[in-house]
Amino acid sequence: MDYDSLLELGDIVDIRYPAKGFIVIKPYGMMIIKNLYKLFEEQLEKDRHLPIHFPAIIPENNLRLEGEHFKGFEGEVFWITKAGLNELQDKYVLRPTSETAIYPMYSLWIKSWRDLPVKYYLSGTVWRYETKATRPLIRGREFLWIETHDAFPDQEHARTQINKDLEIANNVIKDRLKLDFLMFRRPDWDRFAGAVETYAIDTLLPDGKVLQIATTHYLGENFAKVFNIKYVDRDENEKYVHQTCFGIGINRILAALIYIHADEIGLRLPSSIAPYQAVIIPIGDVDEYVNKVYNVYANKYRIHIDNRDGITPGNKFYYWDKKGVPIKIIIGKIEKDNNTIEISTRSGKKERIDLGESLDKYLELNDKDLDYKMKIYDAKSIEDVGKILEIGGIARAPFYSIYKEGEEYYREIKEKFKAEIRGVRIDKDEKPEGQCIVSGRKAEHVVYIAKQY
RNA sequence: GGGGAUGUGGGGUAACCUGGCAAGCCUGCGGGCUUUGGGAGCCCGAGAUCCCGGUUCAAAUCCGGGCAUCCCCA
Repeated sequence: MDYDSLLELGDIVDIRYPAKGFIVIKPYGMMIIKNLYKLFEEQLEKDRHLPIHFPAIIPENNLRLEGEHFKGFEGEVFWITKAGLNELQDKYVLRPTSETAIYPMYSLWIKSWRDLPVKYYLSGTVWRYETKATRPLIRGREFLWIETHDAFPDQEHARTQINKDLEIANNVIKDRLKLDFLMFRRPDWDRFAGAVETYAIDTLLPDGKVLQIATTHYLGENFAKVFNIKYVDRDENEKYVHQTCFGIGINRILAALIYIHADEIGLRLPSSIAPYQAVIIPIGDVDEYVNKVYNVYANKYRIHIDNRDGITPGNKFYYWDKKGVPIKIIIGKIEKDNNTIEISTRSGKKERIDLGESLDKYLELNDKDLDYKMKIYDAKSIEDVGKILEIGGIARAPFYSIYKEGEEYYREIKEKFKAEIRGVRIDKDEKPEGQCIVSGRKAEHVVYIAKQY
C-alpha cells in the first residue's frame, strides 16, 4: 500500500498543518513514538547514559564556533532575529542539532579524568529549514529524535562507544522493530559537518529509496578544541576530550515501520511498539466476561476494549487490521460459556484458547511474520548498478575508494543514476575483488549504491 | 536554487478548457430503526469551491499576488 494512504488510514499524522514541512502527529502515531522512545531510552540507560534537557535555542556565536559545522548548517537553520517588538542584537537559532548548545556546558562541567566519561542523551525536537521537497515523517522541518553526546578521555574509549551505539541500534531496530538495515561508514564526502568519521544506519523503503534512520559520529577533538573541553589526566596533563554523538531519527523510524511492514490491508505493527498489542472485540451482550478477560491480561499487555455501539464486529475487525494491531481477541457467547477467548492474528490465524493462557506466542508469531530482507544485489559493472536501481534495490559493488581520492568517481555515479554511495559495511569485513566499476582501478572498497531520501 | 503542475465537505473526486441550474458522486462522520461470529441494510442529518485582490450583470471556472501540495531539474 502506498505511503500516504498508510498515514491516512493508520491515523498517524495530519499533514494539513498550514506550515511547510510541519505536521501534526495524532494520538495513534504518538503512542507508537512514545514506545519507540522507551525502547531506545531503556537501552541507552542500560549503557549508562543519563537523560538531560537542553534549550531549543542556541546563541548564534555558539553555532559559529566550529567552522565546518557552521558551514554545514548555516543554510538550514531557523533564525530568531526578533522578539516581541525588539530586533535582537544577539541572534539565536532554533537548534538543528545540539552539539553547539551542549558543549559550552561540557566545557564548564568537565575538569578532571574523574568526570569522564560523560554520557548524556537528549530526547527532543530539532528544526531544520529543509528546502528540498518535504515528506511527512521522512523529511520535515521539525522532527523528533534522540541525540547522545558523549565525552571520553581518549580515542580508544570513544571508538568503543561507537560500537555500542551500533549495538543498541541493532538491538532495537532489528530485534524489536523487525526492520532490516545496513550499517555503513560513510564516504569522506558525506560526513556530518564537523565530524572526523560518520557511521550510519540505512534501511530500504518499498519505493526503492534508502532512508538514513540513525547516525553516530566520531568527533575526535574537533569540538573539544573550539569549545575548550579539557580535563586533567592522572598524570596531571591537560588534554582534550574525544567525543561521539549518536542520533536516532524517531520520525524516520516510524515512517519505515509503517511503510515497510504494511500490506494491502494496512499497517502491521511489531508488538514491541504497537499502541495496543491486543484489542478485545465483544460480540453480543458479554460485558461482564469482557471485563474479566481484560483484567486477566491488562497488567501484562497493552489491551484495548472496542466496545463501540452499533458497529458490527466485522467492521471492527477490519478497522483494527488496518491499524496494524497484532491480535484481536474475540469474545462472544461461545467463549463466555466455555471460559475461553478466540485469538485472531493480523496474519489471519484463528485459535480458541483458555482464558489466562499467555498471548506471547501470538505476539511472537506476529513479529516473526514481519521479518523481511532488503533487496541487495551484486553489481559487476556500471550497467548492473542501473539495473539494480531500476528494480528498487541496493547495489553492492567494488569501488576505488571512499576516501577523497574516490570522490570524482562517485560524482559519475551520482550524475548517471542520481544515486549515492552509502559507504562500506562496518558490521562485516568485505574484501573487494577485481576492479572499481567506475574507474577501472583496483578496488579498495566494497560499497553500496542506492537512491536515497 | 530553477522549472512545471495542482488546490472543491474529514478522505477520494465531478463540474473548470467554453463564466450562468440548488456545486453532483463515493467514502467517512452524527442521529434513528433494524442488526451483530470477518467490511450489513434502510431513512434522516451536518459538512466544501485555499487566502487576498482584479475583470464581469454574474467567478469554483478567467487574470494577478500570496500560501500550500505534488513532480522534474540543479
